Amino acid sequence: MATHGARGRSGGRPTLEEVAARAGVGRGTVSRVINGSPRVSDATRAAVEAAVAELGYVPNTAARALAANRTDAIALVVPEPETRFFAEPYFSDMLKGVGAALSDTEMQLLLIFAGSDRERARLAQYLAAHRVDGVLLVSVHADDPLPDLLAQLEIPAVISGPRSAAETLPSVDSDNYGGARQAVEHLLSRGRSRVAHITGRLDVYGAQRRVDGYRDAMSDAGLGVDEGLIEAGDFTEEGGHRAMTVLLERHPDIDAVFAASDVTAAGARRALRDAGRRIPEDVALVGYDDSAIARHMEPPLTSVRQPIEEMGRRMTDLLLTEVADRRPLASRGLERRQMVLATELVSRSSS
Amino acid sequence: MATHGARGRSGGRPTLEEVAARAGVGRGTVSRVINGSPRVSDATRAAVEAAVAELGYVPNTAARALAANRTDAIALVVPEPETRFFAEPYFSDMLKGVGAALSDTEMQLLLIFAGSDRERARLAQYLAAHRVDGVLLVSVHADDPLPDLLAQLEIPAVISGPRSAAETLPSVDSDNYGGARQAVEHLLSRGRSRVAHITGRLDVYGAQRRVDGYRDAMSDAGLGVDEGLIEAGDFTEEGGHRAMTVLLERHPDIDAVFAASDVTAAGARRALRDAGRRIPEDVALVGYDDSAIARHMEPPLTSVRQPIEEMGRRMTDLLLTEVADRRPLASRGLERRQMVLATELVSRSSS
DNA sequence: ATCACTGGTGGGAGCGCTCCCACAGTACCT
DNA sequence: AGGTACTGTGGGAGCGCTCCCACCAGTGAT
Repeated sequence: MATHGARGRSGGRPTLEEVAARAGVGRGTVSRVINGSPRVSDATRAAVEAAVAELGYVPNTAARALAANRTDAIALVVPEPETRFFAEPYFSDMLKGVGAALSDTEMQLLLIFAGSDRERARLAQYLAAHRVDGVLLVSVHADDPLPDLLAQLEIPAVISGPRSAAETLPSVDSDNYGGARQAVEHLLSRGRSRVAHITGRLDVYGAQRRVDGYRDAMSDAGLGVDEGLIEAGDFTEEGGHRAMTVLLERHPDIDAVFAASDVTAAGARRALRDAGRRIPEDVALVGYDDSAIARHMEPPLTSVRQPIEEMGRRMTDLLLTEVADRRPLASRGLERRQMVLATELVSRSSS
Repeated sequence: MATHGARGRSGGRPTLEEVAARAGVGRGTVSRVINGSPRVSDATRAAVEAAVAELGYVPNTAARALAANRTDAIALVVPEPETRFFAEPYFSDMLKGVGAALSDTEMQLLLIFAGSDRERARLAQYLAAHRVDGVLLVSVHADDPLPDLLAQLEIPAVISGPRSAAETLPSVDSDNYGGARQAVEHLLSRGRSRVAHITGRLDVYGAQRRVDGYRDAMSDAGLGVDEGLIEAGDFTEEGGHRAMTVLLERHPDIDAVFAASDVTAAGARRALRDAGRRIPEDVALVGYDDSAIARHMEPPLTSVRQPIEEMGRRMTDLLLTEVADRRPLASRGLERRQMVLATELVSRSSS
């Protein structure tokens, strides 16, 4: 029963057929047992399991993938260069959540970076080859073609952070609107009233929602919305510094700032210091993300925490469901396939 | 020509057979073309390539893996929890190098964490299923059973940092011995003579080699080796602090310290400050790794830089070679399958 | 007794490739 | 002319699974 030719088999991993022979059953039965089908008698199942153990049988993934037309793998696609991925705790937390959701599954996780054009081309090729059953998409910009590609290939996908209010993909997001409100209301409750907002990149939907939250919190408090108190940032420290400088020039009497990210807040802090303003005595500062930066800032920064790990877990659960019922997502009603998780304000001495 | 049953084919990815029909050639010929075999006439090749393009053909990886008994994937196995992986720039640099080496290859990289027992069990299963053609092993401890498992499964592997002088696996390492010598010689050239050393975890071979380098540099300089100037650390900040405290007690006249890692140096720095010693006036300090910590320390830390990205690239090249000639590694002479890369001293104001 | 059913089971066919053998054609010797 | 040695090509067999159809008891209703 030699294999044909001199193919590089190293000594012989047992096959399902050999397990069947050993257990004295048919191939189909072994397949049923290893796939956990209920339509197998207890005695047979025990016999098969014994044979599996004796032979040290491990199913051949390639054969299974070929026959069943699935890969038992999903990809976490990060449309950023590795560098940013590692720099931000966001991704590490996300990964932890994804790992947790996958841990009692057969599913394998692939981590794919698509920061450069070259990497994106590889990714497209990879997806076209259907080497994954589903895709987890994080931090996707509004004009990214990736979701469309996925839809066209009919590969299930879940996105973290909808691209717009009209997002068609299933998504898991934190409550950017609510988080922003929490931040502003916190500042108001501390007796501040001239509260400025430095936004994130406004082509990111979540950044828009934070602006909305800021606006509504201000007007609900009867303070009205002074557009001059809003200045666009871009999630970077440099942007934060620049925006804060502009704001101080325009409104020297600002007594509080809500920044759309901790990094932005760090930039704002520098500008405030440059201008001789004390934190929090003269100006209170609140950031967003509750990252390591927030904890290590001088003074420690009040910040809005997003449940990132939880988001990773939820996204994964959602994706696994989609993969399991294997229908292209868009074709279904979006019922409750879009979830929003609550944020939490972590109060420190900057406010 | 319908597929049998109602298997979830979504509309029909073209198969190699269809490409063959379209190009008016046989299956074998198409296979030769897409695998870059030279034994195809130019005219035929052109015809096949045209058909591939028209049909948008992408080879089915599962079928290929099954027939050819390979997976076109290698794994980077990190025997640490995700947290440490992300905390240390080491891994991110390594990943960059690996990615670069893989970038003009069909090979896919999998990132696998094996920090917990549970994850290790999954990994073992994964490897047993032969889902990768080769494995890149980083930061493996001396008693790790993983390399043996790999050998037993006959899966090619390359290790970063040999486990001992008798390492049997192909490896790529930086010159720990030479790096340590550089550090110590640098301190001596600055006029220091009471140079202490805080070691790393001594069950890590590289840490041992650094001690060797320290010893030889001291004795070659005619200073002899005072064992009292050597104190064991464990690569952590806490360990560095503790060791430094001990050293200061034992030898209050120390005028320089070579720490086995930047993190260790950070701990040592704290202990020195606690004891009222100024850096570098009273005590000069040199670390190892040239991490972000070194650049941001107060004062900036002189450190030994390892070419991590380069190591990643070399490891990958080595592994690809091993995979390509597909013979189990141990069975071959280890010729020059173990390489050592030079380090570089980055001088800053701490020394 | 006959006729449904039901839970269990065996095994053929097929997934889309790669490998290799066979063979046609051409070229260059004897 | 016949041999030998290529290059280029077609297609059978097989990789190890899953799927599904056929079938074989039993069981209970008729």
